[in-house]
Amino acid sequence: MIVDQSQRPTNALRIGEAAEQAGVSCRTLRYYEELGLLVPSQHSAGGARRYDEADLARLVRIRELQELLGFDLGEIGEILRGEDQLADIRSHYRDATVDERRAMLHSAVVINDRLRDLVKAKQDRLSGMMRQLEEKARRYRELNAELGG
Amino acid sequence: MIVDQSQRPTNALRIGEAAEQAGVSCRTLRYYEELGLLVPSQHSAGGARRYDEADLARLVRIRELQELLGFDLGEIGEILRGEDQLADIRSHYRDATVDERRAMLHSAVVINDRLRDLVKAKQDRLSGMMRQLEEKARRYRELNAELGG
DNA sequence: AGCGGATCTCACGCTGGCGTAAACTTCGTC
DNA sequence: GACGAAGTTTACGCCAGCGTGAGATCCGCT
Repeated sequence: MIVDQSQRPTNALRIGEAAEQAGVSCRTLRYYEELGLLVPSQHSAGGARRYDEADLARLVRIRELQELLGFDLGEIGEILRGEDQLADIRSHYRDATVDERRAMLHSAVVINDRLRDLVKAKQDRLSGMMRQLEEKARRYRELNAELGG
Repeated sequence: MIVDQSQRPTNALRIGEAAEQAGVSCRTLRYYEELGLLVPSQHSAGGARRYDEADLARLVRIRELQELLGFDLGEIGEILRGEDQLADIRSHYRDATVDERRAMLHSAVVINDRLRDLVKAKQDRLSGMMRQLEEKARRYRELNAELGG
């Protein structure tokens, strides 16, 4: 009796499934891989891409940075690489010197701060926009009242 | 003694000045005009574009729709045209039938609702993103404490 | 009226972010 | 083991959103 060790859907998705989940095309996923943004962590025996949960989360992250914050794919690459390095630190924690850890942690913090500032700026601008839209909605209701009366 | 009646900067900006204010290029302004998005309301005697405050506000609006909400210039055109029609109603108020007014007001309200939903959706996604970033910042502080200790 | 800098109108160029066709292989089900 | 659906690589196509001259014209200041 052999333990299940093989190619069952190990909960890893095929490219088409992953694409559908994230609302993008297969071409887009292959393109992201070409750019080094999202390399699937698994492959089938025949070489087909398999995306696990972490891959999917990364994909969602990419889309957020792209759609919500308006970064281009090059900038997104830089951000992700910075974060990946920090993840490396944690895994090779004992191999890195204290200075290395400090340096990478610092750069991660810098990126984090930048992103938070950007998000906050967007939030503020969106709030302003929302106020304007509500103001307009109010005037529309007035106009409507005029027409009604 | 003649009253100032002529081409003094009437507070209207030249294309380069308007472009700088909005943080775009002259080419961009000319392109927007080509698409019918932003036609300067004045021109110099020689035919040079002059942008007044309303033009500038419209430009800012265009950029917000583009950068904050991610519309392409075609969609932005539709939105602005809808709003322009409503402005027309108000000025030719007596020329429009009640039904026409109702119809245009309704379509303006529809657009307004759509935009508000979109803004709200973006706000929610940004809030979620902000939470994640703050969570990360917290972990970074922990890591830093470990390194410090 | 003349001069430097800003604008004007073509019109072609370019990059990012994929779409898409072609020809071939792999998957998994019967 | 065969067959249709899905996946793979390669490579060219495409559109939005401007960038960038080129060459003529205009602005406004002396």
